[in-house]
Amino acid sequence: MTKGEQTREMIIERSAALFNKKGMAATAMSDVMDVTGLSKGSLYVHFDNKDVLVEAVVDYNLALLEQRTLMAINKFDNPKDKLFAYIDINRNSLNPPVEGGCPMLNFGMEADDQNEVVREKVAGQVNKTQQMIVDIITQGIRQGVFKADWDYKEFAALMFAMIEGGVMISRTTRKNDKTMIINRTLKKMIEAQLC
Amino acid sequence: MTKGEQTREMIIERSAALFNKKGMAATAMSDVMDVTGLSKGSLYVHFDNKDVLVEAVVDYNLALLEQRTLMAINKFDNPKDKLFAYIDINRNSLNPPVEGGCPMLNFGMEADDQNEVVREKVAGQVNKTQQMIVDIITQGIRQGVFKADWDYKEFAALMFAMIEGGVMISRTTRKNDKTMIINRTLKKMIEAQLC
DNA sequence: TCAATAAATGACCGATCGGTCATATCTATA
DNA sequence: TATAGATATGACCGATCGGTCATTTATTGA
Repeated sequence: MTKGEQTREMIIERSAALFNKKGMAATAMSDVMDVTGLSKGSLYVHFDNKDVLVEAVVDYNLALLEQRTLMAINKFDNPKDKLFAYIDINRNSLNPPVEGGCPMLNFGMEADDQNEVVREKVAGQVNKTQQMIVDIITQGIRQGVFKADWDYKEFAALMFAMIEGGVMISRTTRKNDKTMIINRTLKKMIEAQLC
Repeated sequence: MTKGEQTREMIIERSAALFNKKGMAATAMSDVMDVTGLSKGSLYVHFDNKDVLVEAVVDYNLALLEQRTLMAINKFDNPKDKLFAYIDINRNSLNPPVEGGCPMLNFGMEADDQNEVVREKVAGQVNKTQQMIVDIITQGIRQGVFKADWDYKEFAALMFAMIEGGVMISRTTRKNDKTMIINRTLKKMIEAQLC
C-alpha cells in the first residue's frame, strides 16, 4: 500500500464517525482537516471533491457495521444463537456497533430526498442485512433447527424493521426500555419457531 | 390575528416541508426567502435567529403529523378500526401523511447527536404516539373488544417500532413491499387479540 | 543515489452562510 | 385622519463554505 493509499484510508477512518454523527451536509471539510491534521490541499489530493469523500465514508460506515455484525454472529454455529447475537448487538443505543449510531438510519434519512447515490448505497445495505437474516433462517430450517413452515421472508422484514425502529426510539428518547421490550419479543418469536 | 402573526405562521407553513426534506442544517435562510417571497430582514422580524425558526418548524411538522393521524383514527369508533387506520396511514411511503416523510424519523436522526432541544421535542412526540396506541387498546379492553390479558404496553412499543422501521425501509429502498408485509402482520397480531 | 513522481502545504478564490441595520412602507388605533 | 408603532426592504457585514494552485517536501523505483 503506497503512502497515498494509506493517507486516503486514514482520512476515511478518522472522519467516519464525524459524518455519521453530524451528518453529511453539516460536516465541513475544515472538520475533516481538524480530525486528520492534514491541510485542505492534501485532502483534495485524495478526493476530487466533498461528494466523493462522503460516498467513501458512507461505504466505510456501512461496511464497518456489516463487518462487526458478522463478527458477532459468526461466533455461533447454531442459527438460533446467530439471530440472538444480531438482536443483542443493537441492545444498547449508548454503545452502538458503529460510533454515531446506525449508518443506515443516519445516512438513509438524510439522503432519501437529497442524495440519490447515497440513498442507493443505503438501500443496498438494507436489503443485504435482511437477506443475511433470511440466510440464517433457511440454514436453520435445513438443519432442522427451525420449523419448515416458518414464513422467514416475512420475519426477516419484521425483525429488521423492529430493530431499526428500536434504535430510532432509543436514540431520540435516550432510553433503552423500549429496545429491551422489542428484543425480548423478537427472541420469543424466534423460540416459537424452534423444532 | 395581527399581520405579524399571520406572516409568522405563513413562514412556518411554507418552509415546513423544506426543512423536513432537506434537513435543518442543509436548509438555508435564503431557501426560506425563496419559498416565502420575503426579504431576509423580514424573516428576522419574526424570528430572532435560524434556531428559533427551526424549532417552530419542527413543532409544526410534529403537530401536523399528530393532527392528521388523529383525524384518520377518529373517523372510527371501534378500537380495532382505529389501530388499523393508524397502520394504513403509513401504508404508502410515496404519499406520507406529512410531506417529506415522518418528521420524528427525519428530525430525530439529525438531532440526536447535534441538537438537544429538537431531540427532546421529537422524544416527546415518540412517547406521545406510543401512548396514543396504549390509550386506544386500554379503551378497547374496557369495551370488551380486546382480550383483557393483552400486554398492550409491549405491543404499543412493538407497533410503533415496526411502523417507523417500515418507513425507514420504504424511504431508502423506494419500495413498499416490506411495509405491506409489516402492516399485514400487525393487523394479524391485533386480530389475534380480539375477543 | 538521484531524478521523476507523488504528496503535502497554505495562501487565496468566489460563493454562500447567518445575521444586522438604516430606511421605507404599511397598519391599526386614538 | 393623523400618527405611533409594526412590518418589510435590501444593501451590507464578517465568517465560513467548497475548491484551486503554485510551491515545497517526501516517496519511490530505476
